[in-house]
Amino acid sequence: MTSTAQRQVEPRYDAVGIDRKWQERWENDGIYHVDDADPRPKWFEMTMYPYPSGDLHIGHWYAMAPSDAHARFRRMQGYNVLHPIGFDAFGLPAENAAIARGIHPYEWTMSNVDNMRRQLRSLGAIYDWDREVVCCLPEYYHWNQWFFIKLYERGLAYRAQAPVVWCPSCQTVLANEQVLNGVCERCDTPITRRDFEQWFFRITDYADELLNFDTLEEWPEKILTMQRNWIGRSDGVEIGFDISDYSLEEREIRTFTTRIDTIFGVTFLVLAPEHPLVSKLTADSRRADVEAYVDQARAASEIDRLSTEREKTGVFIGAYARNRLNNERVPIYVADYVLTTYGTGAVMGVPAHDARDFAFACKYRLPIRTVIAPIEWDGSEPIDAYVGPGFMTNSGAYDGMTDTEGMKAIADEVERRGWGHRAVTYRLRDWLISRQRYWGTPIPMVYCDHCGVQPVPESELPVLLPEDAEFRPTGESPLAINESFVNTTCPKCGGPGRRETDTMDTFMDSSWYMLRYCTPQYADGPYEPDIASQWMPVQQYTGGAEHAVMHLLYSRFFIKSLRDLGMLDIDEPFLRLFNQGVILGSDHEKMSKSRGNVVNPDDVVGQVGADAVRCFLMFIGPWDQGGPWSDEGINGVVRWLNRVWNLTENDAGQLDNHPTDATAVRETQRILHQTIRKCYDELDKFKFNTTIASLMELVNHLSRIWNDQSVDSGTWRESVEKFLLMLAPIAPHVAEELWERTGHVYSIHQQAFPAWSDDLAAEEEITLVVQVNGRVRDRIAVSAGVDDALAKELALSSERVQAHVNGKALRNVVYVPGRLVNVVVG
RNA sequence: GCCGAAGUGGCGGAAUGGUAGACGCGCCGGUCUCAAAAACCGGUGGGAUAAUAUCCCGUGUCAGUUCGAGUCUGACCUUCGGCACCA
Repeated sequence: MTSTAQRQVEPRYDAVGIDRKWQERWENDGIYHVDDADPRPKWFEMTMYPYPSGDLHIGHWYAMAPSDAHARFRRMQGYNVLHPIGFDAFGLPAENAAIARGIHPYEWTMSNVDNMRRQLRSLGAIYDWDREVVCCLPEYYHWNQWFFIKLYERGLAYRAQAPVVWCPSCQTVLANEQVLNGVCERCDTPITRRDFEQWFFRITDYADELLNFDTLEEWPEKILTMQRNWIGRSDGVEIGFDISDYSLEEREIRTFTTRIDTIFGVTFLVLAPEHPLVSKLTADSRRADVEAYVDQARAASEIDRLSTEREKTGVFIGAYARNRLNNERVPIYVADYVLTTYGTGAVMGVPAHDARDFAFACKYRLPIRTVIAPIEWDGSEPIDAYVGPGFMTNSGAYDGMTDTEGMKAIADEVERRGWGHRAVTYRLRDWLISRQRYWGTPIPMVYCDHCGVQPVPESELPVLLPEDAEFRPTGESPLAINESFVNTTCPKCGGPGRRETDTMDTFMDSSWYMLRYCTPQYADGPYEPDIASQWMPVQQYTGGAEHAVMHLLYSRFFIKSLRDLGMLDIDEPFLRLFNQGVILGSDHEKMSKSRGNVVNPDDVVGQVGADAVRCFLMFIGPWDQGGPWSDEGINGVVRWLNRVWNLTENDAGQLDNHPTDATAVRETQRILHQTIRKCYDELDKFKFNTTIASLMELVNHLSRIWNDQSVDSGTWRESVEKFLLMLAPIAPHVAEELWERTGHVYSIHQQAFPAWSDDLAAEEEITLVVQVNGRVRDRIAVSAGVDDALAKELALSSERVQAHVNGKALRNVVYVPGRLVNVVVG
């Protein structure tokens, strides 16, 4: 908690009053109202919308204040800026509150939204509240349903029985991404599996396009890597192993491998426990063991099954398959290290060249045959799987080829003989969108005994969430026990029908909310196409890196689907992405109630005003690195804003009673223009900390010249005016107040950012650093235009340099123009 | 285990291969005050030294490239983030 004992510096102005005064005036005057018809170039900058948890955390401020400063900077650069805000208002916490405290999710959510609106206003951001989006309202989720039907009609939404991840504590199905190390991301309960009929979006159809980041302008490389890994494209070969001896319908076991060059090293095959051939191939003598193993594998909790530490287990099923390349008969095992959901659910075991197969072969004493010889291999027994490059051996006609050559040659032969084909698999799965919950968008589908699954007609949308619902922590959606919701008529035959009772994943909402911001009140569709295409795509998106994969990948997929539905003509939703870091407690630990290191922004803002908090958050360090809050540190910016206030209160006319020092005027001009240039550059790159540092340097300089009374009033007024303009994006209230007090016309936020002149910013004199053997020995003030010969001459004639040269032989003299001379002796 | 990022004063952090420590916090000294706080002025990496003269050491560790390395290269150590049987 923050205490006044630690924060001793108080604003010397009425910070809270000024915040309120200007927030009200800006709102009444509508100066942040965004006009679609404004002819200036557009700039669409968004920060990830918050979940309405009830209170605005300092972390929200850390995400939003700098992004507002950046958007304001763009505004002052002459752009028509759309920097909207909204609420990610569907989701589990509202429903948990309903279960725990008997408050309806709608009431809980909307009262939180009200409170957070008030808190967000205290930021003093340029949000246009007429564009607010709250996605739990029917005006919003109507279009989730509409999109769902469009995707369904195009075959991008489908229903399938699938083993899904289930959290026994949250009583809900989880997406793969919501599982961390086998436990529920939310409550840390070990997860289990269940089979459900679920709705999916066919994101895997877009896997390859999602791997193409070419049209993005500036995304962190880290995020691209995470998305690449998440999609996990593998190029390989699907190859069949012959089981025709068993007279089954299936003549072969299909396996997928990225190392077809190692096929002569196959000494066994492994099927996933869920593989349909397991029961068909199992020999009677092995059946009891195999069934016991499969049952145990099914029952094993996900936490065990996903652990890489766990010893590999499996059982022989008493059957063999034939490797067509060398006609060898290899035993077939069932083992749970093979996943049914990836590839073909069956793998060829090559222990010599795969770590997992190696471990398995060691345990079950299966032969290990080297087929890729390391470059300097002595023919000895391998002690571990060799996965590096080498020459093929024990591989018949392919012996002597490199692994790369062999890979191609064998794939060619496999395809020529029809034993298999080159194939691509992905780690990415289709997007499971169903949630067995109340507080989400109802999936607009109806089940009819005669007509099957039918979409609700567009004219009947939205399918409203019923207000009366009973919240019981069963496994089912509360919608399922709501008779008046469930019972409906079939849109096709008019007979009795039952509504789908699952609701949509909330990532559906965030997949297209940027489109809704363009025309938030539009009633004839999710967005007005002309206006949306004018704003889209979002040029700058900012938010936490925790959304690197799910939200950003889903949204990219969604926009591509809309494009393919002919509803948009862009490829990507967000052109530039910037991830801010995490704000920590003053103990350098993650903020948490249990640690007692949580900073409540309302308290701090109530003491020092919004601008001091904004400035301090930006001053802590680089925005993408996050950093610790500091109750002492904020003194620095409060003190600085006080000094700014003092400077503007000075009566400039007083300066004309003193003689003007031309050098001081010139220096002031130079520093002012250097500062403008620096701010321009650094605000653009989100380098708020160094922007503020250089503004502080300017203020320090202005304090000095005021004390000296060394410049004329014109120079002073110009410096103060331009300084205030640079302050405006980061400290909008104080800048506006001082703008008014210095006699300027309202509003500073409708002015242009100051321009600089390179000529005025140029240095006339520089400090020439003189080194001897790389060590600084002297500093000489010289004209900035000093030439090579003169610089070297001045350096060599320096007494201090001579003392170190000390008669030693001169080897070299290096001159770096405008910087230094290095005299090399020895 | 694999992938990625980062290690700089007491603290947060600055530094196009060219004066390491900008800016700020904290601390020390001074001015003002009966006193304190605030404010203002000055100082503040470590060491030797009477010295704000001068010199030496110093950006996780060890090598290397270079006239010159916090910055580039290689190996290692530590911390943080992501992925984790994906065949």
